[in-house]
Amino acid sequence: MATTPSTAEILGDARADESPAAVTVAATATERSRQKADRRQAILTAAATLFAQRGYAGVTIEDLGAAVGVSGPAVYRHFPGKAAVLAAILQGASRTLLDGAERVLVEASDPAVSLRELIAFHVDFALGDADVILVQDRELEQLDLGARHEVRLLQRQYVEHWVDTLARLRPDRAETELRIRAHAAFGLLNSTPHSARIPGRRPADGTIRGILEEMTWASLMS
Amino acid sequence: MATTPSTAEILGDARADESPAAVTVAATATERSRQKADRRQAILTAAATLFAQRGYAGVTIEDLGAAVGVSGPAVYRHFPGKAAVLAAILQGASRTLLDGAERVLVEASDPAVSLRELIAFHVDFALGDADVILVQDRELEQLDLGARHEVRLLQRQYVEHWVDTLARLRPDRAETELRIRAHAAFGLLNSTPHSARIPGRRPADGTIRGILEEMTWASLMS
DNA sequence: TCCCGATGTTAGCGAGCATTAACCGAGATG
DNA sequence: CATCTCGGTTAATGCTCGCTAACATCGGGA
Repeated sequence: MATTPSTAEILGDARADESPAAVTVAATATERSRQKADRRQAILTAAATLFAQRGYAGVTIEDLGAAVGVSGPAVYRHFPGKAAVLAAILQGASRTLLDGAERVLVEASDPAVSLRELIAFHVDFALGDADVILVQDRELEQLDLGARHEVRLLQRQYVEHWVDTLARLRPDRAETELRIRAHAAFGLLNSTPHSARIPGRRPADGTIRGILEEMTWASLMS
Repeated sequence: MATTPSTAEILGDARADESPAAVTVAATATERSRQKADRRQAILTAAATLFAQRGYAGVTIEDLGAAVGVSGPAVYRHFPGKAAVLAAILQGASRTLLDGAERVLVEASDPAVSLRELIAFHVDFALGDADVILVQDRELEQLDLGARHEVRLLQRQYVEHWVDTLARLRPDRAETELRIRAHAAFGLLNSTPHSARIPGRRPADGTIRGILEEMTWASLMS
């Protein structure tokens, strides 16, 4: 489904090695825990899709279980409650975004290159994990205060990286304006989940990617 | 609250004249019906705010009534049910947008002017009726099939006006690309409700308006 | 002034849903 | 092999909420 490393793979405990009999493990490596991690991850992925389609309140715990082949209260073996599932999704998304931005900024030195790669990274994420993006800016307020603050903190840091990069490119502009511009750019980039839902068949990801990158760059630097 | 003619005023039966004793009316003009229209409108406005804050499913009929000073089931005197309130909001919003676009296109002849005014109009709406915009692209799927199709139809026509205008400006581009660009532009423009929520105090509407118009133009024409 | 319909109010009713309880089989562990 | 822990199951439980019923009030046309 996704062309980029999906949030799921980045988030979960799942290790990269897939060798079935290799028991040369270091950390928690029992067969049971492996399956448990898989199921947990499956729930998160399915939940993101369902939440994106019907909204957090429109999905029951029963739905969550059914989507991964177990039924109802089994979900409580993996999450303390429905809210915790949403929290895990949102925290994972903002973590992934923040980590990605920081990786980009460590490697690139030229601010123009940084911005271009920030954009490319965000496009990748939006295209690959459309469900997560959609849930991310729809259901934040459903979180309890603690989780909400944590997600907001991560998001704020992410925005700050964009604003800093923009500030190096356009030192003439007020930080307030740059912040507005960054938010507007996110709106543009995150529009994919919405628009992808409307038409019947959409063009290749590659096409969309190019257009979105071009538009975002132009809007930020105009 | 809103600086532009709010959806509320455009939508409802409320006439523009506010003269208290002017009984020079034509249509249904009894005092009762006036008050009823006011209350209906108050419910719609309050509902938009509440839906924007907590999501459709997170708002009870009781909340809706309380927000306008009546309690609970009184809402049923104005709407057949909770879903009808949402439907009225969404249909009103898409009608307002479509009507606005058509008014712009009738008056302006030069496509560049048209686009500039389409953008300005949309910015006005997004800034003035942020709640409605937010509900609009969040809660569409909560509607029953009939209402959803109607809203989608209106939205599609609105998009079509943008695409047509863009096509006249950039006949070299495929319609598919123009459609993607239009949707991305809406994402950018509709980002205001999201970003306006995050910081403590935001700059004047005028400032934001200019930035958004500039960014949108640049992104579409890049 | 009298009566009717419109607009509210306060009690339910019934469904849906998150969560908990009680129980079960099967891998890991000794 | 006995046991214990886990991940699962199905059956409550209790609350929330949309919606309906039955009753009050009042504005306005005859």
